[in-house]
Formats: sequence, structure tokens, C-alpha cells
Amino acid sequence: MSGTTEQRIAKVVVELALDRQFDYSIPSELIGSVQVGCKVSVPFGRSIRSAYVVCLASGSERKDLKGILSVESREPLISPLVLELAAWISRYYLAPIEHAVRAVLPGAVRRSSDNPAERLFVTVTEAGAKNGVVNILRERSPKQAAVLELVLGQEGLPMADVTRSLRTTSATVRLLEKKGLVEVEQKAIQRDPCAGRTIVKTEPLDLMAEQQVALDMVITAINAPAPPVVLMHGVTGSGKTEVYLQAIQHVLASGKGAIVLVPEISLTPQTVERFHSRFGDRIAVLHSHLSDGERHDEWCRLRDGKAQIAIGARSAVFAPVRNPGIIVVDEEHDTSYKQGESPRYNARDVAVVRGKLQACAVVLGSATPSLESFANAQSGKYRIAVLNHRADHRKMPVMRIVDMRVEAAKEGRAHVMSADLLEAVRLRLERAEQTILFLNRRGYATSLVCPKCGYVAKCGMCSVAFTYHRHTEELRCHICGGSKRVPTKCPQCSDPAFRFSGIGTQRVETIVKRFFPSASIQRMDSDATSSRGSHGRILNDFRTGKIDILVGTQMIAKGLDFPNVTLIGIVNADTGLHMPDFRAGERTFQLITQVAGRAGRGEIPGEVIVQTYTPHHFAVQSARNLDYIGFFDKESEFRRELRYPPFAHLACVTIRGRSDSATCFTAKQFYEKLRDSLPKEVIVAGPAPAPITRAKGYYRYQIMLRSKSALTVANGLRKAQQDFMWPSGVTCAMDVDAISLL
DNA sequence: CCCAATTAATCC
DNA sequence: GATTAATTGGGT
Repeated sequence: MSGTTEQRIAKVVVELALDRQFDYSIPSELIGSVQVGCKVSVPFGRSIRSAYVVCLASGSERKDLKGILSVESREPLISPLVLELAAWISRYYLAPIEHAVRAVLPGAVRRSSDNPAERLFVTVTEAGAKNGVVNILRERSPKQAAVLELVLGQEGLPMADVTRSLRTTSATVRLLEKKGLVEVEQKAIQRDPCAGRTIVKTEPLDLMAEQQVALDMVITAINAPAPPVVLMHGVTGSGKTEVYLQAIQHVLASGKGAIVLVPEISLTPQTVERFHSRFGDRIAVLHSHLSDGERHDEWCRLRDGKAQIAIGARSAVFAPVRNPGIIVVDEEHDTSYKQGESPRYNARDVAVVRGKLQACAVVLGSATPSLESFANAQSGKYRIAVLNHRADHRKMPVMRIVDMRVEAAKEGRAHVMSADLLEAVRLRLERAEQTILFLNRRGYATSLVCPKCGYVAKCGMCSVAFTYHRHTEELRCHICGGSKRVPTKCPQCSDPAFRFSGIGTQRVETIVKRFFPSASIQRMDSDATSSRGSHGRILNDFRTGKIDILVGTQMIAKGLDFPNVTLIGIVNADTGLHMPDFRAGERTFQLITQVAGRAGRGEIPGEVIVQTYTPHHFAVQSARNLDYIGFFDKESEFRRELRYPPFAHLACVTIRGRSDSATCFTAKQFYEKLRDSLPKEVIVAGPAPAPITRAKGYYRYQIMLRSKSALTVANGLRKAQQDFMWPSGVTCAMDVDAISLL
């Protein structure tokens, strides 16, 4: 037996957002069953609450301890390792430990703990199964007949499913039960997210030389005593997934498990299918479209070792996989790995930390790696595997850049669709091929662009596009807070027709409809796919050829594979560039590259038309030339000079309040405080009004910190916040390694 | 002087 | 985060 000293104290975190731990004594009858990671019930204040045991101790600073009431989970819900991850997240990202603990456990698991949910199930009785019963019933009670018909031959259908699909209520079913034709009983639900889907097993594919080299490198990493991180830089269509699959196979063969992270948006049935057909039910899927119960089941299958591979979005990095041998982060550059609320962790970075803690290999894959990861590869911190060729030997699509300034000059005003793009679309319609029109419609604040020469108003100090504020008629930089009057004409070419505001997907849809009235056009953005299932329906219609032209946002940029798409039009490649964000160039490069990767996945080579007002911009040029290294080098220049990531860590402090003046004042005070408590090496910029200065009735100001060491910033922030008196009504949020500065 | 509405302080 | 005690403030 281990633990000879009496561990009668449990340090506990309650299910509230207090950034503290509490000590409780363990009553003698519970010694042994209270373990680290267990969910327990404790008296808190004058109520009873759930809490998680964070560690056991033999003593406490306090004398008057209350006792733990009961243990709610027989087995620990959080492994010591995941708990360690939570603690790291809390420290590094300045989040309350409760927030970190909450992030680490799916809500469904937290709520239901041990007892599996029970639901009602409907089964036919012998009497009901008799021939002709349905027909007799149909006369007077058609609804009941329908229910009986549905249930016939099925082994216990969930009540909810029956009532939903037949648009009726349980009363109907209960009447049938009274007649003795069906039986309704409560059973523990045995859910299967992939129910009704037949899995066709696939075998490992033959690898190309580059893929083999990459796989060997990953396998070497897996077998190393201190496995390194491998960055897999592979062009779109280079077969990264097949390498993941075979690496995982290798890991499974040695009795270990695997975690695969994919961006939420590409966690479509197609992606999951790919893994399923190789590994069958050894896969557990964790994503947001599962019901609570389903997620709980999948989570338990992993914890109990019934499944060895977890595939899921961001939070799957905490999956209770036993003894993982590999963690794959696909599309590692994807911003959805960063959580937008506390704890603001980045799953890609957490994966690297988990890899280190568990001595498990981490593979980061992307066609457009983040500068952070690529810099790590260059410095030798990560290993790198390069896949420069498409796995199917197909050509990369031909990319053409259309200079929209020329178009604007022809017509005297800015155009949405260039003549070249329209002609290309017409050609596809004629040949019954499909087109995707992509529009980067992010953004609320407009920037100033000259349609004639492509000039973009920028802040000289911060190398970031100015944001145009309509109400005050001024240009503002949200990094340093500087502002400037709107020029009446273009400073570069003196053209007075200067203003340019963004266009949305709806507008493109209408315009294209006007040009091609007989074509079938579908829009796909967050507005068009708000209802459940519409996302999949649109994609399916597109796949089966019911749609000729798909107009969409980011949503269609990732991971989709449509062989009949031979044309991709990027309607406005600039919009990303003009965002008030130092990552604007990186985003634009990634977007063009990723979107272009959707073209020419079938027999016919694809064409990509990129419309832009800034054809000379290196982000556009490097994307066109498929030159990642070129982009990386050029982008690195200014990042190094201004000490932006990857040459420094960046933290963003947002101060929020109902009163503009009080918030602004507090922000300035907090800035002074920060300046004092941080070493000179740390750049403290601001405070500046946030790009969305006023949101939901709150005024927001932000302070940006940049430093070589993330920990220096985190510690400084913690210290500054501790003895800073926040006036009532003003709050602050910290974002370490912020991605979005909005 | 009372009651409702804010605000500040606890929670092992 | 929730609950409660303390404080304010408006109306009589």
C-alpha cells in the first residue's frame, strides 16, 4: 500500500468561479474513496455543492474544517496528469483554477458523473406484432398506427425519437401501451453517435516517398524516450491524413492510444468517417454536435479503455485517453484552437505541454503553419517534415491574380466581380462544372482603401491598418491609440474617390444571380447555416451537383473535397489585409492558400482567380507562388522589428465598463501599474480603445504587452492585478498569447 | 423611519 | 457564482 502518512485533508475546487482552493477534512469512512480527481459533495457556506479534489494533504493551515459529505464519482474523473494540465493553464493563461478544471471536464461528464442517464424506450409486444393489427388501428387511431408501424421490428426505439419523427406526443404511445400493443420502459441509454452507419473498412494506402519520410520521422519521434514535436508542413492534398492514420496504427500496435485534434469546422462526418473506416470502434468522437449523453458515453469509453483514439475539436486535448503515444493537431494554425473565453487556452500549445508531461509525440500538421510553429521548427525546437507534392500526383491549381484597380478604372467605380471572374464562371456553367466563390467577410470596422492605387491607411507606429470610425470621422490605431483625421483624398495618388467599405456574401449572391439567372446558386455562411443540419444539407446538395455556384465564407475554406469544383473565385482577397491586426498578412496568406487547395481535386485541373486591390502585396504574391518560405521570411522581418510573435509573446488586457470616462481612466491607471510592475524588457502599449469600442453597452479599452517570456508577462499581470483596486463596474480580462485583438 | 435596491464580503 | 450582511438612498 502506498501513502503511509494519514492524508485526511482534501484540497478542493468548488464548481464556482472562485480562484481559490478550499480544505476539507475526510471523514474516516471515506478515506480511500476520496481520491485526487474525484467529484465530491461538500457543505459550502450554507448550501451543499459539488467540488473536485485537487490534492490530498496531511494538514491544513486552518483548524475549523468542515468534512466532505460524500463521493459522487467512484473513480477519479480527472487524472493527475490532466489536473496538472489544468494547473498549468491556470498559471499560464491567468485563469481561475475552477475555469481550468471546468475546461478540462466536459459539462456532460461533470453533471452526470457516474449514473448513466436513463430514458424511455418503446418496444412492440407480442400482441402488437400480430399481422393486421396496424390496419385495424388505422381506422380510428391513425397516429397510433403510425407509431406501431415505426416501432415494429425495431428493438427498443427511444420515445423521444418516436414522437419527434411522427410529430406526436407520448400520450399517443401511452394509449398504445394501455392497449397492450407496445411496452414503454426506462433503460440506461446505449448511445452510438455513428448508429445506422455502416463502416467500410479501409486499409493503409501506399505512401509516396515524401509521406514515407514523414511517417518515419513521426515513428522515430514516437519511440524516442523524450519524444519531440514534429511539424508536418504539407501542401493541401499532400496526404497528411494518411500519415496520421499510419502513425496512429503504429501507436496502437504498441498498446498506446492517440488524440487527434481538428478544427471544429472541419469536424464533419467526412473527417470522422475517414478515421472510423480505418479504426472502427476504437475511435471516440468528441464534438459539440453530440448530445450531452453521447458525449458522456464517448468520454467514458476512453476512460475505461474501450476506445483508444479520441478525435475532436479543441477540448479533446483533455480526452482521458490512457497512455497516449501520439497527439495530432491537424491544421495547427487554425484560430479555433484558441478558446475565446476564460480559460483562454490554445489547444495546440496545451497539446505540446501534454506531450511533454506524458512523454508522448506531438504532430502539428498544416499547409500554412503558424509563424510560431514554423519558427520553432527553424530554431530546432521542433522537427520538421515537408510534403511538397500532392499525394494523387495531381497538379496544384493554376492561380491567377486580377488587379481590381484596373477593373475600377474601367468602370469608374469599384466592382464586386471582375470581367475575368464572370467569364470564368460562365465557362464552368457551360461545362457543367462547379464554382466556389469565396468571400472573407469578417469585420465590422471598415478600413480606408483607395480603389485606384490600392493605398491603405496605416498607423506608422504599429504597422497596422487604421480603423475608420464613421461617427467621429477619424482614423484610429487600436494598438497605440493614436488617431488622425480622415484625408479628403488619397495621400498616394490624390484620388478623391477614396472610401471603400466591405461587401458581404449576400451582396455577391445577388450580383451573381443577376448575371446568371438560370444557375443554381447557394450561399453558405453563418446566417445561411444557422438551423441544425443545414450545413450538411448544403454540402450534400453541392456534392451531388444540385448547386452550380456556392458562395461562402471561411466555412468552405477548410478540408472539403469536391472533385467537380474546377474554379475558385476569391472575391476580395484584401479584406483580411485591412484588418487592424498585425496578423492580417498571415491570415490572408493562409486563406488564399487554403481556399485554393479546394480546387482541382478531381480529374480536371483547377483554376483559382484571386481578386485584389493590392496585387503587389507579398502575402498575395507568396500565396500565388505557393511560396511559404518566402512569405515566412518577409513576414518575419516586420514581426522581428516590432517584436510581435513569434519573436515575443503577446498578452492583451481588455478593460471593460459601462461608463466611458471611468473605464478610460481606470485603463490608464492600470497601465501605469503594469509599467511599474513589469521589467523594462516588456513592451506595454496603450491603453487604446478596442476595435469594437462599445459592445453590449460596455466601453472597452485595451493594453497590449509584448515580451520574450510569456511567464514574465503572466507573473507581472498577476502581481499588478492583485493589489490594484478595480473600481466597481469596471472589469478586466486577460488574454495571454492572444490571437484576436478584437 | 422603513423598505427596496446596491454593494461588499464570505465561503474551508 | 451564490448567498447574505452592510450600506445607501429615496420616499414618507
